[in-house]
Amino acid sequence: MAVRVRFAPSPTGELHVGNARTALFNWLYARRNRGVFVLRIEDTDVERSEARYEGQLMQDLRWLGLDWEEGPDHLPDRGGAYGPYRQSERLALYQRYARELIAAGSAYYCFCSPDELEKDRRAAQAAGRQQIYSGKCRALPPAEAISRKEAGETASVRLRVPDEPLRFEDLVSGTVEFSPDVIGDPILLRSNGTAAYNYAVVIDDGLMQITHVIRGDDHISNTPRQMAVYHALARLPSPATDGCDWRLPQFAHLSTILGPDHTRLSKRHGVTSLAHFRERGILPEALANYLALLGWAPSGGDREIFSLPELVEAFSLEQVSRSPAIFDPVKLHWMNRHYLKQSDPERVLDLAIPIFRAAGQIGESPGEDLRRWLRGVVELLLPAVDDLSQLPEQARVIFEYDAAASIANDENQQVLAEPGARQVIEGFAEQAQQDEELTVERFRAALDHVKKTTRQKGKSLFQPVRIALTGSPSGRQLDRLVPLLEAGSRLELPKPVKSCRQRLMEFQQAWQR
RNA sequence: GGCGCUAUCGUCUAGGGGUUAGGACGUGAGAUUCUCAAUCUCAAAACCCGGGUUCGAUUCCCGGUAGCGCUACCA
Repeated sequence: MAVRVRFAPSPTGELHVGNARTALFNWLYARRNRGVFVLRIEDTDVERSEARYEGQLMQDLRWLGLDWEEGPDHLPDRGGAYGPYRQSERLALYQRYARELIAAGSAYYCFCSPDELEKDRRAAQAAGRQQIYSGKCRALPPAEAISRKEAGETASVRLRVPDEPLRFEDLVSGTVEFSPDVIGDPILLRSNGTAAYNYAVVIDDGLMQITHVIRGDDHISNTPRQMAVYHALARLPSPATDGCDWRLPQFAHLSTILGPDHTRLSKRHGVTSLAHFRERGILPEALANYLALLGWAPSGGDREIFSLPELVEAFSLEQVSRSPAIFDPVKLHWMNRHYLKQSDPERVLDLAIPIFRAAGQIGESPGEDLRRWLRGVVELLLPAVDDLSQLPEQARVIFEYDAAASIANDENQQVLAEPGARQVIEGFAEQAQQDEELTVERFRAALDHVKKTTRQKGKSLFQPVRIALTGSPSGRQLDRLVPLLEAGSRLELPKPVKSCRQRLMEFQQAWQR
């Protein structure tokens, strides 16, 4: 049977790395086995679901590099025979099967009020008993239940769970067994007629012919409830089943991703939504690669860099680890630096431009000249950043120059107080300012000259020059930075880039005082 | 409280009845005749605890502990 897997997020917020990893593993499994990847939207929690998140969800998944054969954005004629793919549009289905289940005696109306149940729960807790539904309405004669219901009494529908252990083979965790008396009779339909999660998933997964349920291990304890639903459905007389046999899918429960403090990863841990990573200039291939290695490793385990196709090739559920993993932004950054270096410079530039713009360093639509220059800037600065959002900070040596401030800086003062510093700067300025533009040749010649006349070299030669030119004793290669400074000074920018000549002038003036 | 899942360097992990317990990130040191970064080289760094099984357990079993999850008319 062809593999069919699904990713079923709730549109209650931005897509989170934890969920993204679940989606990725499902996708990898589908692609590896030439199966079908289904996207289903679990929006039954009307209070928290928002339509706008659905579009963002799909955008985020695509950004990561994932695609799907069936989903809410697919027209009925383009595959998607198992739709609709929004739970909110499947209500009739849930209700129909609930009726069948009641007719078959596998489910029953429950007239207990939430308050009542809450009281029972508290009593059970106080007595140290299992906090599950007491089964109060279980024994109600069906005829009585129906007439009460028809008389307008509100009722939920509960599953009658048989008294037998529920066992399954988890593809990741191995054999898992639950006793029926820890689950009680779960709610199928709420009293407002909507489906509860543990019921809706089963109807959906069953009807959609899902063969492998790959999801977070927070669902492990829900699995027996869902199994009981499958079993009840499978016992339904065949005309009622839409040709679905309600066979149990295979389950694979993925370990949780934790934050550095060992608690479940959440917004408290800072940047965790895909949208946020995208804005920060994390490359999607870096994130996908990193996420794949969180909880999965190839056999052998000594390879780190995988493209999406390579992951598909290497992926298997057997190699998925059972223990929870801590999300490590430092390693993500290492991976991102790797991919940043590998990437086509034009692509990196395209991603960097909006970031420079947001920082106010460039204007609205950069022309060809500016683009070319910016490309040089990015190339020079790239090895120094973890992600693209750090570019503007690094680029301050180009876009900003404040002689007085750099002279006042403590670190700089130490360098400037060195015996040869003044001589170096004066000598360099004199040489460098001979021409209007400081070319690389001129720059090198000037340095050479100063080196000879002052007998300073290494740090004591370069650091004062750096401070005069950029305001900082350290930074990128000077002979690459200088031409960029000069070229930048000839471009239209929101705040003009100062030329080397101007910088030296301002510096010397400020230093006199 | 009950039930479940998990446990190898700080972190992600490989491995598996006998190994110098491997790799990667990070950290430290060194190299690279401009610093910083990058890069390269080297180094330090781990089998949660207690029982059992066994000639031999980090590996298998049991218990403990810890972390996490579920215990909803949330998903």
